[in-house]
Amino acid sequence: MAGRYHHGDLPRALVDAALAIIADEGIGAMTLRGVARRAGVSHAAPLHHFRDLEALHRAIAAEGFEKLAGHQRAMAEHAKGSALDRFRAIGIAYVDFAEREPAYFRAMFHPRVADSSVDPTLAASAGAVFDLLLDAIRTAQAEGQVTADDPKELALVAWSTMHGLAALLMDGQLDHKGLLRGDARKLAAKLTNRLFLGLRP
Amino acid sequence: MAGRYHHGDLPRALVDAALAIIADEGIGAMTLRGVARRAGVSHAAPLHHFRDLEALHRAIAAEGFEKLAGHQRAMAEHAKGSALDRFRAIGIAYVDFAEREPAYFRAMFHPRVADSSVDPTLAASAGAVFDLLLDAIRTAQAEGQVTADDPKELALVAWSTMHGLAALLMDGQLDHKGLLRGDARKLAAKLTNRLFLGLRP
DNA sequence: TGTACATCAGTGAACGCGCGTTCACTGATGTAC
DNA sequence: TGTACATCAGTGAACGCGCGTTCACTGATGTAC
Repeated sequence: MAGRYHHGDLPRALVDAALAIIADEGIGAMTLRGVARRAGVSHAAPLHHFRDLEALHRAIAAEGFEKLAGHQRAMAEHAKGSALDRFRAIGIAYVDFAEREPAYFRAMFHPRVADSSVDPTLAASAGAVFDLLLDAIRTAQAEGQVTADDPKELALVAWSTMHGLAALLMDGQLDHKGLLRGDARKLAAKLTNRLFLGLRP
Repeated sequence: MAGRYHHGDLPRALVDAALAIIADEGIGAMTLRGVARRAGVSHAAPLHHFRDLEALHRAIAAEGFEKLAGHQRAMAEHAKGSALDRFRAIGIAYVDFAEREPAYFRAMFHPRVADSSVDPTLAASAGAVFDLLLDAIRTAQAEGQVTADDPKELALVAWSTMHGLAALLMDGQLDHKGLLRGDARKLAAKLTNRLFLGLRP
């Protein structure tokens, strides 16, 4: 593998290099040249696979949404309880993902890729995450565990709460306020608990 | 005023120029040279007032937290109802501020200024916003309108929900999901409504 | 009130650096026959 | 199975640009006497 002229899977290596840069130096330090350097390839090589930095960034974001959905499905399956338990597991998985994969998370919600309408793959990946939440709510409603109000509105409440916690955690806003007792997952569990009290039928 | 060699209040002008750049081209486009250009001053002039871009950025963030607190106090006062009403007004004001002053909001929660411990002014401004929320919760608890659980935990739930909604709105995540019916303030009102159902005694 | 002097605030030229982009190139891979 | 050829993937030099930083400078302001 090593020493080959052709890389084998340069797109993969570029995505990984970009994630390493985001994790180490922040997303502001992500440049095409820097990514190429980290992947051990000449600076012009990435252009054969990604037209510009935004294209690479969109690919990372789409992959991030897919991984998030996978993580949520896995944790929901593992929960194995009622529809409400699975709903809750999805919320906790969201925060857990943000903490485990901060580089992906930052990439996913960066302004540069905010307009996902220009990229069908990205739009689909992001949409799938929301649909997962929506389905969980509808199932919980069908089982009478959640109020029968507009499921989209309930999804927005749940999403906002989990996204807000994840964002505050990642931006270090909770570090100096005595709020960060225990790990993020426990904190998320507390929040979903509280949240669900407001979603009772 | 115009034509003078000395500017009069260059720090003020630099902050305003930076905010204009953030609003027009995004926070990634904020550079010391660009800010100086926009303020109509030579590129080395800002160094007499801000040691580097981070110092300017921190000043903007601190000012943003102060303005947010002011907006929240004003809306809480205007609410004039029960302690719960004032609590709710504080939450709605948070989202309202993010929508009215996106440039400040982006600056306030940017990773570059995340570690507020290095800047006492910034730390105090950010802390005051959280204290405002905490006080509102304690008052509502004293009046028996909110459950007597740990007020810091309740504050975190409320903050996460409002911050999450604000962040999702600003990142354009709600634009293509049929969630953005009506304005942000109405949306925030709906969310606080739902949130408070979970905070009942 | 006036003068001398120190300090402050902004200028403009210069520097080195990393960036994106372009280009002709070359080695590796895939395909037609 | 072998050969010829087209396409693909990565190289390395070159370019212009905007950036932060440094520097000697000069005009404006404040203060001591």
